[in-house]
Amino acid sequence: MAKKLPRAKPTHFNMERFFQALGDATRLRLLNLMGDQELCVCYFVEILKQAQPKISRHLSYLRRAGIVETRREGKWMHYHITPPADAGAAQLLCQTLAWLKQGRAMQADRARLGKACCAPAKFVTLQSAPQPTAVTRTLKAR
Amino acid sequence: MAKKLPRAKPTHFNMERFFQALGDATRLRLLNLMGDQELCVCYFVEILKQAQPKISRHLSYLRRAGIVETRREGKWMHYHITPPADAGAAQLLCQTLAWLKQGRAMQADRARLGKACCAPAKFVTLQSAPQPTAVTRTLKAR
DNA sequence: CCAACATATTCGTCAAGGCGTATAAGTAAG
DNA sequence: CTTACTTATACGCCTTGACGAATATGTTGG
Repeated sequence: MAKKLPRAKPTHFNMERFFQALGDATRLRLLNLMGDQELCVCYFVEILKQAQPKISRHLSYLRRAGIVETRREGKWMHYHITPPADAGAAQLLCQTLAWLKQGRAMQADRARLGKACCAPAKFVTLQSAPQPTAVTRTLKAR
Repeated sequence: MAKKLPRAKPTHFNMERFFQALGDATRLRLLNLMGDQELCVCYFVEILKQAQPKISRHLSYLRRAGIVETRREGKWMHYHITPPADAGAAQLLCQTLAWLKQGRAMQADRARLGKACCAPAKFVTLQSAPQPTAVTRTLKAR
């Protein structure tokens, strides 16, 4: 009576895939924005000022690599970082996120996200978007 | 009267390039074999059982990414890991190497390298190859 | 069901990379 | 200089992935 598996998981973690997922500036910006909270796609589109299909594709890539997970809430899809199956990768990801925080461009992204969260009504694309919420099970908690 | 620069270095570290360099199984195996010692190309060829041009190309890629450096000794070219210009990247690389050590396949590679070093004469391709030597300035030393 | 909205996927195009093969470049020895 | 040896690069072929544009999917409300 096995429950329906939520997602087909590979038998063992794929290092190549993991690093390849981190080898793109847009994806690193997405991860930096997520940090320890949950964001819906429209926020990424607004903050990064990039086309929605492009954002969705990169998020999809991150999900295939086992770095992020999704939660649906009505029309909105929330993305949050999840610890990879492999412990070493999880630690590496955690450290990478800390590294990203130090970057100027990354800090600017986060600052703009802060603004958007405080006054989403000011952004046309965020009129009715749900506010980001902290993720209960953060990366560091593991 | 500037001295001839040994290598054109980018003004600031390239994160994308760094992760992309780690996003390939062959390159991870090469890094794992290097560890804290210096190896010449013929060892990589012998241990990984792969074509020499392929090995050289991957080593070249790692060098472009600022992860390894070379030292020439007569006909032989020695490769060793070098701490990336960016401190965060250096730390990440160090942790990645530690992670690699845990892998079964990686341990097997290192075991074969150990054998080859003890009796290089037994390997046709290593007849006169110089023995690997420990790198004075290791990654962890920084 | 239909319309509006948020997100995902598809398609065509293009550049980057990986590989095998062949060949070039650098070095030591005769 | 010529040869042998070690390593690097060039070439052609193929796959992957990034992009913009268009379109499909999924959800809510009327």
